[in-house]
Amino acid sequence: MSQRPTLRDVARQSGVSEISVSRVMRNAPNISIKLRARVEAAARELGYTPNRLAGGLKSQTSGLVAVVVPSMSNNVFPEVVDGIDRILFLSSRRPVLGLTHYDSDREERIIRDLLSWSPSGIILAGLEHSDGSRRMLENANIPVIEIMDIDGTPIDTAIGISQHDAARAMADHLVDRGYRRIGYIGAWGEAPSRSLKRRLSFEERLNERDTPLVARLIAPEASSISVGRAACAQILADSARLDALFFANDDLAVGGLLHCMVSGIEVPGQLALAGFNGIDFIDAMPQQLTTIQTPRGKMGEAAAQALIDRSSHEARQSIVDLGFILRARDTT
Amino acid sequence: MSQRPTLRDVARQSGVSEISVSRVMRNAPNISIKLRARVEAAARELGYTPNRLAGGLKSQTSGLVAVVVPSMSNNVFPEVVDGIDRILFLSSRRPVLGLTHYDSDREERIIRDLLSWSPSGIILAGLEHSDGSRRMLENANIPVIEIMDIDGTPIDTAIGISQHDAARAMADHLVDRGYRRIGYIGAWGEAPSRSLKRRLSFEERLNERDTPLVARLIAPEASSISVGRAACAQILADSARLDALFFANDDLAVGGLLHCMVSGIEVPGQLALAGFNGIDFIDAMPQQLTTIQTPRGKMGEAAAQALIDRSSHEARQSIVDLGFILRARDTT
DNA sequence: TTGAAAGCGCTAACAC
DNA sequence: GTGTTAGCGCTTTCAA
Repeated sequence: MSQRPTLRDVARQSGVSEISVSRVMRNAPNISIKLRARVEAAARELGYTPNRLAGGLKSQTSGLVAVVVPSMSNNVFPEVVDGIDRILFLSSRRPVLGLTHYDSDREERIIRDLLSWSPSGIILAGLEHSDGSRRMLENANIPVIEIMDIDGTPIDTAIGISQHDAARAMADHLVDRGYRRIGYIGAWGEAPSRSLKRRLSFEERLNERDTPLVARLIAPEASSISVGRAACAQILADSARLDALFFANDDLAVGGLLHCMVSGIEVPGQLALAGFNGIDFIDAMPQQLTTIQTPRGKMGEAAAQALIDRSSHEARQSIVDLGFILRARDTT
Repeated sequence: MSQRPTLRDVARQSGVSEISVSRVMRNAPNISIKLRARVEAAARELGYTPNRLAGGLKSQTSGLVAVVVPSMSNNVFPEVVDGIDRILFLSSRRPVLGLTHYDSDREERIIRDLLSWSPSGIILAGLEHSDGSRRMLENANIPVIEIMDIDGTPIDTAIGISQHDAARAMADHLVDRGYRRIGYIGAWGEAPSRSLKRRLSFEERLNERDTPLVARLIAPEASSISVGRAACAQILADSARLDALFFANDDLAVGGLLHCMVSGIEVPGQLALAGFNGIDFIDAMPQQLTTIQTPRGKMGEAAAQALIDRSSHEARQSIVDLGFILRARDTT
């Protein structure tokens, strides 16, 4: 089996210099049609594909985009990654993945690791990072796009929604609907900083509205429908007479809804339920869950696009609020 | 802001040659403890991180692992990717992602693209690829791990389950339970070749058992709970007196279950339901769905491990059957 | 156990 | 519009 052909092979084959081949392959300007045709023919004939490692080494930018998110076994980040990929695909950039599992030491190690491939930019979830991580990102001299959350100071660009505003909107919604004995259910031990932020803003707003939170249950396990179902059963057993429950996400909330269905608790008559995220499958439930719709795919797309734009222009420190929608439906 | 330090800087700082630093960084054998200590101190002081582009260019292997899957907005591939990442993390390899959206032209383009970064190996879903894709993979001279499906001829190594056996097992299960008027519901227009394979094997087995399929509905849209719910309603309206339904996946099946709950159809008394995959959230439903449990995380882990092992050893053409479990539960 | 030389495949910078 | 030169940062020989 022959070696993979190089620029040099194409140059020989087509009788031009290597740099000319390089220019054709990169669609550089000022190339005669004739030369382009000749080179392209030779490249096709040899089955040439550029070596991006070599190109990246020389040009200091690899076309790889580091993507650092907590996890894939979760309904939100896969959609974000889908969005990122959709945009990167258009410019032959590719995402390199790193999963932190909500562990900031691991995040730091992953960032260091990913930077060693000289990525053209990095997209990461959240605004909270270890000092070491921040330092690396600031010194990396590439676009740094922080996604999901915009309540804070981005290293470079933040794209997402205000978790703070979203939580307050839900608090207002529940109080406006007349609920007075409101509880909250979370999971993961609140490792995802965004869910913690949401709960605090939610409680804060409830206080402002003179309707303080009545009960709170943060499950230690990873968030899931089953966990939501069990947590809902438990919080109702512990603290009687709740009239509404806000869940850290839709998975938990669907669990709550199932608990109510099975236990004959009337929703929202006896108990109102609200989730967060607006994942697809809640639409299929017998009752339409009230939730906050977040633009996950769009966050990915916008992040990738910002990264690409940033590579040429030179803006800094921008914050892009993609907004959320409170979908008030059957369960409140 | 200073430039990123290079091997040369570390070499100067510690008063040794570049190659010695290189050896220390890579944990090469035959390094004196003293030299190692000196180099490591200098590297730490300078905040040195290797440039993997340069290393990869020279050594012809980048430490990147190409991962080519259909989609992330789906319950199965994110778990596979999670598994891959878990293993790759241990050896500082990183996955570079490409999403095909079940389009083999796009897959070919993505494979070409990813190969241009000289990945250390490639993991891709399924055994069906375009001729161009196969040729590239055969010539790439790196480990090629095909996952999910093992019914066919792998390019190099296949790791997954027999879709054929799984479908037959479900057919047997339904017939053994006494169901005689069995229907099938799919989605995506059966673009995922695996679901097509499953249906064919399912029908084949039903014929062998003298219980041919009574009705079949393949929705054109992407698979989801809502689609399953609608499809279930429709197939029951079209073809009266079905007593069991096998769905291409759990999402669809849960949709079916919801339809039955809402329409007052007794499960499994009036209609039995079975899914495929064994995704987490079916455990939270009021009735436990009968399904085929597939080892998705394990497939990812095994694929990554095989890729790493293959990089040193030299086996070829192996097939690893990870097996499935038929979980017969409440709905059949 | 350590080092010197050469070069992986490409592109930036500068000619012409 | 095209070519020459140099070198990105590392690792693979090969030698000591």
